[in-house]
Amino acid sequence: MLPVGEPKFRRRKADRPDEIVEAALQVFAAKGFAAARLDDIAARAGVSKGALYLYFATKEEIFRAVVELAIAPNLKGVLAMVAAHPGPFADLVAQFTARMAEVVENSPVGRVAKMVIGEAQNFPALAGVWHDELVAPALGAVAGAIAAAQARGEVRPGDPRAYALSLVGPMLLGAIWRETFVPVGAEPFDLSGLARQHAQAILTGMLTNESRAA
Amino acid sequence: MLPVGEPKFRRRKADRPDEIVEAALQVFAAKGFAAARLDDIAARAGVSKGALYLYFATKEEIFRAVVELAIAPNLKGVLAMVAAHPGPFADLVAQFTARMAEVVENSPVGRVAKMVIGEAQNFPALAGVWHDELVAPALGAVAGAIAAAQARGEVRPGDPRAYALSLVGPMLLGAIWRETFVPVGAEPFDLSGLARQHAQAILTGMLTNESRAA
Amino acid sequence: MLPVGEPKFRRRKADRPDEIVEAALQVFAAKGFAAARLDDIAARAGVSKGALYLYFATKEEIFRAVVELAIAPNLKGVLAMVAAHPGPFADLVAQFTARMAEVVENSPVGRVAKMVIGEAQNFPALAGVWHDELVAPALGAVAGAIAAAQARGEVRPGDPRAYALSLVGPMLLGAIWRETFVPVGAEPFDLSGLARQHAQAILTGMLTNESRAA
Amino acid sequence: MLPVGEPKFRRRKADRPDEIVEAALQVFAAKGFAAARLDDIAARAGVSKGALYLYFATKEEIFRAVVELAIAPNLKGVLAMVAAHPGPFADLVAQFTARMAEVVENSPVGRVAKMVIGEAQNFPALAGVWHDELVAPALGAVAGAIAAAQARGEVRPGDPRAYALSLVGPMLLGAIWRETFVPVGAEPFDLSGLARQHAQAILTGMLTNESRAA
DNA sequence: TATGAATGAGTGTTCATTCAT
DNA sequence: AATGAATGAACACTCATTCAT
Repeated sequence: MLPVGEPKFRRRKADRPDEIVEAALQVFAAKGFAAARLDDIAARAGVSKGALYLYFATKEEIFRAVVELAIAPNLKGVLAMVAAHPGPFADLVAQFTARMAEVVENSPVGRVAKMVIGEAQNFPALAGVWHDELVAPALGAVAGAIAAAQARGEVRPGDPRAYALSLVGPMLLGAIWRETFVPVGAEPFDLSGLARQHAQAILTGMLTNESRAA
Repeated sequence: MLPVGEPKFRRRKADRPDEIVEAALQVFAAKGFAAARLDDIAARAGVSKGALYLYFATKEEIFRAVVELAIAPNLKGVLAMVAAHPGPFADLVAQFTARMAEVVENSPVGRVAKMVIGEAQNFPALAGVWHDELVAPALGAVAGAIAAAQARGEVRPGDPRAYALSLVGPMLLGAIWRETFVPVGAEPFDLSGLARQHAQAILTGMLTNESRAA
Repeated sequence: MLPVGEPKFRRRKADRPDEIVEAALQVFAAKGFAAARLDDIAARAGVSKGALYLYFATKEEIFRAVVELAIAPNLKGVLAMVAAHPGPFADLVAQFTARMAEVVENSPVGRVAKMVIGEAQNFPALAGVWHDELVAPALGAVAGAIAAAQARGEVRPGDPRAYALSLVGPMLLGAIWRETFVPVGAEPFDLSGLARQHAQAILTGMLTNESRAA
Repeated sequence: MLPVGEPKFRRRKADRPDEIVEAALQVFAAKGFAAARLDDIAARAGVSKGALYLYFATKEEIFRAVVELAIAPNLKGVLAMVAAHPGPFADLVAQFTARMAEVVENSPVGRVAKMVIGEAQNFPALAGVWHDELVAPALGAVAGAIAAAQARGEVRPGDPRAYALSLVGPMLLGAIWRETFVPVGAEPFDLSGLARQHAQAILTGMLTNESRAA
């Protein structure tokens, strides 16, 4: 009952960066990098504009932190799952696509991905981070699992990276669709249903006759 | 004493808007909407900055014209092909994916698409145009062809729109990959090869046993 | 009688840079480089802040233009006088000091010099310009004339550059005095009188007995 | 459980202001007033930025303290020497110029002087302090000694203040030269040599024929 | 039709100063 | 006495848009 009114200074250094990055995620996702105003980020984080510079040197650094925030917790787990999976390949694909649809549906990855794509020219460093830390490892892991399945005779011959794109492309496009076109009136996709249907179709085409029979 | 013989080959004024849009396409594609400067567009079009406003009311109008320019000639033809195709479905898919890979590889559609995605929040009108005039008709046409093939018993049951996404997703993702990650060192995809391999795989999964046997 | 009221655009490109530099001279002299605000310069020049950037790329460029403005017309003439002087040395000194006092008294050289001195650390480039284009040539010319007079037996042995400083030091210090201390209540110096008295005293000390007798 | 043995050699709090002023001298001399950052001063003094405000109300107050620090110990002694000197005038001048060259060479007076000159407009109070406490007394003392020598028939008639400027000008200009132009590549002066040569020349011009003969 | 000088609102960044601890 | 997180006003520079010519 004592502390009345908002104290002017909150003194919570440890929490601030996360609060700022969280606020920045909202603003960047809503406006894109260039159109996002530091004033807005500060206001949404409940700090002054100057306070931003206690934790980040430039606007671009804040963006980078947002990207890293979106990367780290969301997809590392999926990768581990893929890497560790023993087989058969059909099971992996079913689990993987379902998990991917879930992540896309419930995390800001889609919004951040859109930002990275949109700002790639002006901030190649960000595209680089996103590629090196997320996209390339993810694609590599999936391609690796495919190659292993090919070696086991489960999957037909063909470029494993291209197969990986065949596998994940529709879900990612669904995520972009949701962020880009649904707000202007497009009919949304049911990402989980899409994932299921696509997994079944693409699997049938990828598996060898023998493993398909199994 | 009067200025004599001044214009040698004065450009037709009727050409100006197209020249401007063409220049704007380059600049927007290189920088994105917000970072593109009207000065650059004017310089590249060989006109003064003020002249831009004789033909377009705002920067956004120029962007809109660019989007429309990129849409019209490039994809309308593909749509016509799809709409008119009699069957069998397998042939259509082979033709369609090959043509799509070609368009993506040789036209600025990929770059413009990236811009639209990136600026969708700030300029929903543009995402709307892109959706209404390109994406929705295209997806509809493909879904329609799929539905027809399902009716003919060529394609398995399932949501035709989702199947359409399964069909085009990997190629579009390949286009985004090229524009976004290849410049920062990612390994490029061979879009034509990807189209072929994907078409074969997804077709196998989509076709009914009967039609597959055929 | 027709043009009533101030037109919004004046369209006098040729005159603008000079007007801006003139205004900048006032403001820089009054505040120093760092404390001068571009708004003030623009307002005093009767243009918008943006217009400044049509003619100068940065604040520092404006400063540089001011420095060059103050250098060029004021002291080049003095140098020519010194370089061309045939002798005797005593006559040269009398003319030179008088002219120098006059320039210091009636031109902004003093104020600009003070700025250059004050900002030398932060903008070494400016000190460099001032040194290379004004101070070093001037000192060199005077030292050269002294060396020539020594060769003719008119002036006693000794370092010509140091003699040059002996010659000009008091007048320059008088200029600094006027700009720095007179505004806070210091008693001013009569620069012309100072020049005369100093010239006589230092000349006596510099001349050889023979030439002094002459 | 209480904090034990925390301070080893905690600095006496009484020393703090001096440490701050000493640090400020370095920073102000290196950057000038406006460009000096309180952060830098605090860091160099080994205290927090907030601690500065325990001892000084504003940045300007710190500057004032620096000026006073630089004034007091360095030139008061010279003045005393001048005031107390019995004569002959030639001896006084020799001693005085030598001592002045030494002070200028080995103390921060030159740098602080440059700051005062550069910031005089923005902080007239400082120019006032510098004038009232240093420059005016010094000039007065020298002028007084000259007047006394004139009364004794040692020095020719003429304005004693102007003679004083003739005496000290070159050395002060040498100090400014060192701080301003040597860092940008100018050839330095040997201040002691300059002082000797100048003293001899100006003395010859100032002394009466009788005293010169002596 | 065309120019391009001019505008002025907008924004990232800095930094002296304050204050809860 | 001392800290250092936080503030907020200030300012250089940009650029879409206007308009006299």
